[in-house]
Amino acid sequence: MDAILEAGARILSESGWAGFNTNVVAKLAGVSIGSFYQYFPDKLALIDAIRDRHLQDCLMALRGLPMDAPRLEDFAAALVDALVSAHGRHPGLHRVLLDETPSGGHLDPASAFETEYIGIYARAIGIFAGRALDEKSRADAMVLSDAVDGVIHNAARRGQLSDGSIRAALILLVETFLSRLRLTDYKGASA
Amino acid sequence: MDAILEAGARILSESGWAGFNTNVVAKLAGVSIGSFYQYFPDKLALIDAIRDRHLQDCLMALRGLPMDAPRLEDFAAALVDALVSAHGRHPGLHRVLLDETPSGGHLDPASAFETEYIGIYARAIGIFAGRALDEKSRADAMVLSDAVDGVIHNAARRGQLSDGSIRAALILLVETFLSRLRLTDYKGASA
Amino acid sequence: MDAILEAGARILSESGWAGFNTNVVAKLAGVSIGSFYQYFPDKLALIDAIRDRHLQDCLMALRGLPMDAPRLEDFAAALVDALVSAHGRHPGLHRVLLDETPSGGHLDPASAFETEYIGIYARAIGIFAGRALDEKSRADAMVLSDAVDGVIHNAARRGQLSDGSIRAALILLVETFLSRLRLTDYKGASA
Amino acid sequence: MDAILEAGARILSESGWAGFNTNVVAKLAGVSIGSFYQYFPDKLALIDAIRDRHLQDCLMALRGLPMDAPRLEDFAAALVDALVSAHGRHPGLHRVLLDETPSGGHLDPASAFETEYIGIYARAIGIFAGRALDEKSRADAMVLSDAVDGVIHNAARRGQLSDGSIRAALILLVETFLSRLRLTDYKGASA
DNA sequence: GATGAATGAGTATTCATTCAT
DNA sequence: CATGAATGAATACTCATTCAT
Repeated sequence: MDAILEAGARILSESGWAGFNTNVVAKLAGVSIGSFYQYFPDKLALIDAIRDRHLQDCLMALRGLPMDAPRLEDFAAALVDALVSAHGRHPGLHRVLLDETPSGGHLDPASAFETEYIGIYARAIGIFAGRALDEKSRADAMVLSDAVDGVIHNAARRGQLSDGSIRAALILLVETFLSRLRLTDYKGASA
Repeated sequence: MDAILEAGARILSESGWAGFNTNVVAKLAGVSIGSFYQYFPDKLALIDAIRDRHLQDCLMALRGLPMDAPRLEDFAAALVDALVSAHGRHPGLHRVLLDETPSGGHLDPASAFETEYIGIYARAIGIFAGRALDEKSRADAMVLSDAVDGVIHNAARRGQLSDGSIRAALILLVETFLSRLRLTDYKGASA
Repeated sequence: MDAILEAGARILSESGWAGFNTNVVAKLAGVSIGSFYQYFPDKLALIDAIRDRHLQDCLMALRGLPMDAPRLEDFAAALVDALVSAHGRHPGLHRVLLDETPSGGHLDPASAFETEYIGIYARAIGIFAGRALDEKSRADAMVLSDAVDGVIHNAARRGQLSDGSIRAALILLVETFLSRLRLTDYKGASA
Repeated sequence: MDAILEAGARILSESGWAGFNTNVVAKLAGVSIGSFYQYFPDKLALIDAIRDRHLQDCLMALRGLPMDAPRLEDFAAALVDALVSAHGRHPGLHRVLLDETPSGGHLDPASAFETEYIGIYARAIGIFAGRALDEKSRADAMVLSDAVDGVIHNAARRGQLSDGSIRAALILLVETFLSRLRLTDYKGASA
C-alpha cells in the first residue's frame, strides 16, 4: 500500500527512528495494523522500502541533470536545485535513512544506490574537470557528494531548504570545487 | 558517572538510537541500572549529556585552530585534521546526535553549540576571505560547516576517517571555497 | 474490559494499594498486560475507573431509598441495609478508594460524587427532621454520612458487615440522630 | 530517632502509602538512609512504630476524659475535642494507619489498642447509659467509636477539623446516641 | 555510630507481531 | 483480504536494602 509508504516516510522524516512505530504508521496511513503486515513482513521491510523509494527519487533527480552542453555554473545550479527539490517532500528523511536506520536485508543498504550516486558525481568530474575515472576522482566525487548532501540535510533540518543565500553559497561551493579540480594535479596526501 | 557517559557514547555510536537502551548502557558501563538512575533522571538526560560532551569536544578542536599566521592551505588542513580527530573516538556519534536522537530539555539542543560553531567558521571567512561578518558570510559559514561535517560524517560511516584521498579532497574543498570567497562579490539569489 | 475492573477492585479491596500492581491485576483478570494498557492508559486510570464504578454503586443504593412514605425507623433500616449491600462485593474497597489511593485526573476525585451523596442525606434530613436545606443541615448531613460510612467501613474491615448487633446499633444511631434534629434548634458552635 | 518517626508520620499523613518511601522519609528527617536502617529494621517497622505512637496519643486523649461527674453533654464535647486535638498534628494519619498500611509483626496490629479504645467507649456507655458491659453494649461501643472516627477522619481529609458546625453536629450525635441507649431496651436484630 | 553510593529485584509501560473473526 | 483485539518479550524506571568508608 502506497499510503503506508507515505505515512512511514512522513513519520520517519518528522519524528525520526524514535517515533517510528508500526501502529502509528498504520493509523496515519488509515489502514489497520493487520493490513500493514499484509504488505510488509516486518518493520524493517518498510524502512527498506522507504529507503529504496527515496533513493530512487534522488537518483532520478541526478539522472536528469544536463551534463552535455552547459556551462559549469549552470550544471552546479541544476544539481543543487534538483537535490533540493528531491528533499522537499520529506526534508528529514534522507539523513534518517542514511544515518540511523538499521537495514533489513542487504549487507550495505545504500550500497547499490551509492555506487550509482557517486558514479554520477564522478561523471560530472570527468566532464567538467576533465579528469579520468580513477580512484582519485572517485574520492573527489565522494567528497563533493557528501559535502552537498551535508549542506542539504542540515538546511532541511533547519527549515532552510528554500533559503536563497544557502542555495547561492552551495552552488558556489560546487562550482568552485569542480573548476579547481580542472586546474589541479594535486598529490593525494598520505593516510 | 563518566563510565556511563562513555558507555552511552559508544553504544550510540555503534548501534544508533535503535540499540540504545538503559540496561545495556549500564551493563557496558559496569554499573547497576540503579546507579544509572542515580546520575541521570532518565534516558534522554543521558543523550543530552553525551551530546553536550561531544559538542564540547568539537568546539574545543575548532577553538584551537591557528587563525592568525598561517597560509590558507595550512588552516584548511588543520581544520580538517582537528575535526577528524574529534570524531575519532566515536565515529558515528555526531551524526546520531544531530540527526536522530530526540532531546530531553533544551528547545534547540544544538543551538548554543551551533552558534559558536558557525561563529568560528564565520571568523575564518572573515580572516581568510577578507569578508565582513554580515548575513551573507554567515550563510557561507553555515554552508562550509555543513559541507565539512557532511564529508566527515559520511567518511566516519564508511570507516574512511583516515583515508588520505578523502582528507586531501576535503582540504582542497575548504581551501578552494575560502579563496574563492575572497574574489567574489556575489549577489545572494533570492529565496 | 470489565474483567480488569473487577480484578482491580478485588485486589484493591483485599490487598490495598500496597498489593495493587498492574501485572497482578492483569493476571487475575485473565488478560495479558498488553490488554490492560489497551483499555487503561495507566495504573491510576484503573483506580479512577474503579472508584467511579464503586461510587456509582453507592449512589445507586442511596437513590433507591424510600423517602416519601415510611416511618423514620424504616428509612434508617433501609439506608443501613442499602449501604451494607453496596459494600458487600468488595468490603475493603470504599475505604481504600477514599482514604488511600491517589487520583489520576480529577482535582477532587470524590467531589462530584460527594456532592450528590451528601445531598441525599441532606434531603433525608429535610424530610425526616423537617429542616431547611441550609448550611447547618449540610453539616449535619455530612456528619451523619461520615458516621455511617465510618461504621460500615470498619465493620467491613473486621468482617462484621452482616453482624446483627452492629446493624441494630447503627440503625439506632441514624434514627436517633434524625429524630433529635427535629427537636433541636441548636446553635452551631464557633470554629 | 524521633525525627524519623515524625517525618514518616508527616509523609504518611500527607501522601498516603503511595508516597511513603524510605529514602524520602530519611531525607525529610534530615538523616541518611543508612541511619534509618540503624533504627528500624525495615520499612514496616517504621509503620508499626508510627502506628503505636499515634494510637498511644489517641488513647491518652481518651484516658483523660472526665467520666465521673459531668453531664452527658459535657462528656460528649470533651470526647470530640480530645479526639480532634489528637488528630491535629497529622490529620490524615489515623485513617491511613488503620485502613491501609500493612503491618509488620502483630497478627492484628490495632488489636491491643482497639480493645482498650473500644473499652473506653464501653465504659462511657456503662456510665452514661446505665448499661452493663455485655456483648450488646460492646457492639454499641464499637458503632459509636467507628462513627466518631469516621466523622473525624473525613473532616480531617477535608480540612474541616476545626469547623464549628461539624463539631456541634458530632457532639449532638454522641450525646443523642448515648442518651437514647439509656432509654432503650432494644432487641438486637438477627445476623 | 553515621553516611550515601551502589545494588538489583520488582514494577510500569511499550510496541512488534499474531490470529480469530 | 481487512480488521483490530490480544499477546508478551523487551524496556524504562523505582525503591527497599546493603555495606564499604
